[in-house]
Amino acid sequence: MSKTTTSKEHAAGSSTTPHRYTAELANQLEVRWQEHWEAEQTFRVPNPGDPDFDASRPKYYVLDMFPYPSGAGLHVGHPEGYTATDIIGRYKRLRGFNVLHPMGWDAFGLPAEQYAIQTGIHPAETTRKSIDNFRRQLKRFGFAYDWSREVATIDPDYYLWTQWIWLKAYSAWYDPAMDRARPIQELVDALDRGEAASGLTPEQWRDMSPEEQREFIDQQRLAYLAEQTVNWCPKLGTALANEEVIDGRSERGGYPVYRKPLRQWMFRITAYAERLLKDLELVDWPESTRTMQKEWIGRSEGAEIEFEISNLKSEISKLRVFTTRPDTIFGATYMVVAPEHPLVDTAIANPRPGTVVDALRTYVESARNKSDVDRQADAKDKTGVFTGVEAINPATGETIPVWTSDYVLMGYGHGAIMAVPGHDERDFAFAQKFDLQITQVVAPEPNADWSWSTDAWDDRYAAGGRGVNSANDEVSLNDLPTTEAKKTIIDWLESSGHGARKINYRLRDWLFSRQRYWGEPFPIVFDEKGNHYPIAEEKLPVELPPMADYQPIESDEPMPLLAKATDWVHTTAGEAGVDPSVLPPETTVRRETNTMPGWAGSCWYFLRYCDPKNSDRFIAREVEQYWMNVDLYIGGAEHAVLHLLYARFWHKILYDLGEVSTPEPFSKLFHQGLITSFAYQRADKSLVPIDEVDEREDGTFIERASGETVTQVVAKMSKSLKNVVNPDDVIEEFGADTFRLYEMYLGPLDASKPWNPRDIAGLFRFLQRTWRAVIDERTGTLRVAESRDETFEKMLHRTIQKVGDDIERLSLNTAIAAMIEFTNASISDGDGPGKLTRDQIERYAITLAPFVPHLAEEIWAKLGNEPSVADAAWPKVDPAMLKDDEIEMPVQILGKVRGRIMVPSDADQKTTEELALSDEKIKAQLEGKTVRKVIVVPGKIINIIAS
RNA sequence: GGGCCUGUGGCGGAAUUGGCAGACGCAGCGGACUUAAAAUCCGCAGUCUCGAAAGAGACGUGAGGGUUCGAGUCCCUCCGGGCCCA
Repeated sequence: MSKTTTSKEHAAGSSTTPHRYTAELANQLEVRWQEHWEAEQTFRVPNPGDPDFDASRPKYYVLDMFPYPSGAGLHVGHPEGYTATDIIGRYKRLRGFNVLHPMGWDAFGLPAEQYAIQTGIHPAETTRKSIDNFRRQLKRFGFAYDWSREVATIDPDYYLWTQWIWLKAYSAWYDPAMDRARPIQELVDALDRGEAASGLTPEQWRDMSPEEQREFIDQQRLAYLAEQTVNWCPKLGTALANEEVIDGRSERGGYPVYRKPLRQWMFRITAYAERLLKDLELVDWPESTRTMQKEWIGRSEGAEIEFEISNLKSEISKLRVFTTRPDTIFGATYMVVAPEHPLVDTAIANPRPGTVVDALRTYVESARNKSDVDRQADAKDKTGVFTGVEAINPATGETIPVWTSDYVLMGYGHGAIMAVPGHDERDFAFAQKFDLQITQVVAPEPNADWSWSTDAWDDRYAAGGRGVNSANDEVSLNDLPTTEAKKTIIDWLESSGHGARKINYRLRDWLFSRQRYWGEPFPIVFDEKGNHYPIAEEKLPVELPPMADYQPIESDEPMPLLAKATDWVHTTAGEAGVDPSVLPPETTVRRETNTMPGWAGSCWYFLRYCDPKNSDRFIAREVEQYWMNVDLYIGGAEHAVLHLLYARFWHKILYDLGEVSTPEPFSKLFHQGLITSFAYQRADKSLVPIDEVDEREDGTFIERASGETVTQVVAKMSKSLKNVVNPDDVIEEFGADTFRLYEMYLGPLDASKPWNPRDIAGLFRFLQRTWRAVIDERTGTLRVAESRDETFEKMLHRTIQKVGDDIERLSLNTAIAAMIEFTNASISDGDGPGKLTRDQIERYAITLAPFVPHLAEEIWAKLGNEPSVADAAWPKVDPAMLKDDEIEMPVQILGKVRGRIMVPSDADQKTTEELALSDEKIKAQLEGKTVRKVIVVPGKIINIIAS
C-alpha cells in the first residue's frame, strides 16, 4: 500500500555513525544475546531439591496457553500474550521471585492427520517439523522460557501420564455422601462388607450375579462407557462435533451426517457441576469468562415430577419430567416427549386409538437427521405428532395427551416435558397450532396493568405472579406469590409421592472418544465378552501403532482408524500389559481403537511443566506443592469454556484423589485481545485486499483498479485480504525488541486492536533515541554525565515507580509511554557526554529490561556488568523523590478552569483557598461576584462557587 | 429476545478512586542541519469564533436527559459495534 521506508535504508551510508542502533545492529546483538542466554542457561529455573534452589525466594508461576504448532508458523497473535507474560516473568525475577515460565506444544489434532491423509507422511514427522519451526521463531523473540522444561503432548513420555490420569478417573467413582471422588475399590469393599452405597442396599448387591455386579461398578466410574447419540458421518468414517455439522452435512466435504447411538467413553463431569460452579468464587478471572462457565454449567432449581401413563401398559408406566416452574403444574394440559424417547417406539408398537403409526414413524425419522442446533433453530415453526398415549396430571387428576415434538431434546432433563401453554412461550405456540387447551394458572400481581388472554403471547405470561385456578383437595396455590407457590407445591409433590425438589444442570457428561488416529490411545482392552480391563500402570504408555494408511474407513458402522492396525488391535492380555491377577496373560483381547480428543493433553500440561522429566510420577508432590497454583494464566478468550472447564475438572479429580494439593489450578486468568488488521471497503460493503489500494495525499484511499474511493476498516487477518503479518519479516526489518514493544504499545492487553505497519517505526525510533542517549554512535562507548542532574533523578524515580505499577496491573502500553517520556527528556543531540550518570543509566537499563531485554543486556554489558541484567534487582524508588515541594493547581470558577496557582505541597485547605482567592487573575474574574463556597481537593483542584 | 463488554482528535490510544479531557505514538505542518534529500534535532497541532499578534471566548468523550460544586467516569432512555446464551 503506502510507501514504507525500511530501517535498512535509514541505516545506509552513515559511515560516521557505525554504532547507530540500526535493524542490522539490533538483529546482530539480539542473536548474540540469545546465544549467550542459551549457553549460560540464564533462564533455567531450579526445582525444590535441586542444588542451586533458593528456598528463601517467593515463587511466581506465569503461564501461556501453549500453541498448536501448525505448519503455517507463528502469526502475530501468538507473541502478544507471550510478550506480556515474558515482561511479567522477567519483572518478577528482578523483584526477587523464583519465576516458572515454561513453553510447550499442544500437538495432537486434526490438521496433522488431514495432512497425513493427503501425503501419507506420518503426523509425528510433520508435527515435529512444525514444532521445530515454532521453537525457532519463539527463541528469536528472546522470551525467557526455561526450555529445559519443554513438553509436547505427543511425546510418549508425556501421554503416558495423560493415560495414567485417565486410568485414575476410570478407577474412581463419585461419592455423593462425601461429595468427592474416591477409588472405586472403596465402593466395592464397602458393598462387600455389607454396607449400603451408591443407591444399593446390601441385599441388592448380594443378590447380583458377578456379571451384574461388574456392570453396576462399571457404570459408577468417572470414566465410563455409555451409548450416546453422535453425529455420524459414514463417508468420513468418524463422528463429528456439533460445530462440524451444517444442515445435516459435514462441514468438510459436505457428506450426509446421521444421528447414531454409539457406545463411547464418557467423563462424568456432571458429578462436578456444583463444585465447578461454586469454586469460580475462588479465582481471580475475568467476569465475562466466569459468566460463560456459569451459563455453560446452567444450574436451575425446580422439581422432578412423575406423570402416570393411563392408557398403555408397558415397561414405561410413568413419564418423568424436570421443570423450573412446578407452581404451574395445574396448567399442564398436555405433555411432549422427544422423538427419541422410548415411549414413542412403544406407542408405535402398541398403537392406541389416537395413534397414527405412519405419521409418527415419518416424524421420528426426519427428526433423527436434524442436529440439536437445527431443531432449536427451527423451533419457531412448531411441528409434532400425537402419540395416542395419555397421562394423568397428578395435580388436577385430569387425563392429558402426550405428543412428540422435536422442540424437546432427549439430552436435556429426561427428554420429556409437562407443557404449560398458559405460561411458556414455546408451549403456547405449540398449543395454538395444534388446538390444545390453554389454561391460566398464574395471574398478574394486583397492581399490574396487563391481563392474561389466549389471543396472543406476551412475555409477561411467563413471569411470576400469583397462583390462580390451582387447587385440589390437598393443596392450593391460589393467591400465593410464585416463589411461595413453588415451595408449597414441591412440599405437596414430595409428601404425595409424585415428585421431588431437584437441581438440574445444562452441562452434559463429556464425550471422550474420537475415531481419529492422531490422539492418545486409551489404556484399555476388551475380552471376547466385551468386558474391559485397564492396562497396568507400569506398562504405560500404550503407544500409537505405526500406520502406513491414514484414509478413513468408509462404513455404516463406526470403524475408528486404529482398527486398521489389526496386529496391534488383536493381542493378548499379557502382551497388552494387563495385570496377570486381573486377566490371565494368554487371554485374547482387543484393544480400544478410539483415541482421546484434542483437549486431553491440555488438561494437565501446566502440572508437567513443573517436573517435566519425572519418570516416577506425573509430578513430584513437593514440586507440585511449591509451584502450584499458576499465579497468572494468559491466553485467548476462545478457550473461556471448553479448555478451562475441562482442565478444572481434571484438576478436581486429581485433587479428590490426593494427587494434587489445590482445588483450582489457575489463580488469575487474563485474556489477551485479538490482533486484527486493516482492509478496505467499497461502497457496497465488499472488502478489498490491502495490496489493491493506494493512499492519496489527503489521507483517503482509492482502489487502484476502479479508481473508486474506499474506506479503511478493521478486519480479521486473512490470506485473501493479504493483510497477514509474518513475525519473521517484522523482526528482520526492525528487530525483536521493537516487535515486542510495538505489540505491547498497540493498546490495552485485553482489547482487540488493529495492526498498523506504519506505527512500528515509532517504537523503533524510541529504541534508537534510547540507545543514542547513552551510547556514542561514533565510538560505541557509553556517554556518561559527570554529575547528577536532580531533575533527571526525580524523573527516573517516577518512571521506575510508574513502570513497576503499570506492569503489576498489566497496563503495559502506559508503562512504555512512561519510558518514552524519560528517554525523550534524557536525549541530547550529538556526541560526547550524555545527560545521565553511570548509575542512572544502570537503573534505567534494568527498568527497560523486561520489555527490551536484548537492548538492556547490551547497555548492561557496556556498563561493565555481568553476567545478565535478568539477575539484577529492580531499582529502589525513594518516596521523597516522588513529590515536589510546590505543585501547580488549577483553579475553577463554577467548574471552569480560570487560572492556575503554585501551592506548597504540604499546604492545608485553608492556605490553599487563600492562595487561590488572592491570585490576581482569579480576583479579576470574581469582580462583583459573591463567593458562596470554595471546594479544595488537596493536590487536585480548587473550585470556587460564586454568583 | 436475554446477559455481558464497548463507543474519546485524521488514526492507535491515555485519563488507576467523580477532580486540568486528549498523555504517549503514528500521520500532518513549520523550523534547524544539508548543495539537496533522507535520517536526526527543535517546535506547532481537538473543533469553531474574535484578533495583525500575544491572547481571549465558546463548544467538545455516540445521542438525549438526570445526580453532583464538579461527569469520559455514576444513574435512566435511545442509537451503533463486539462477544456469549437463546
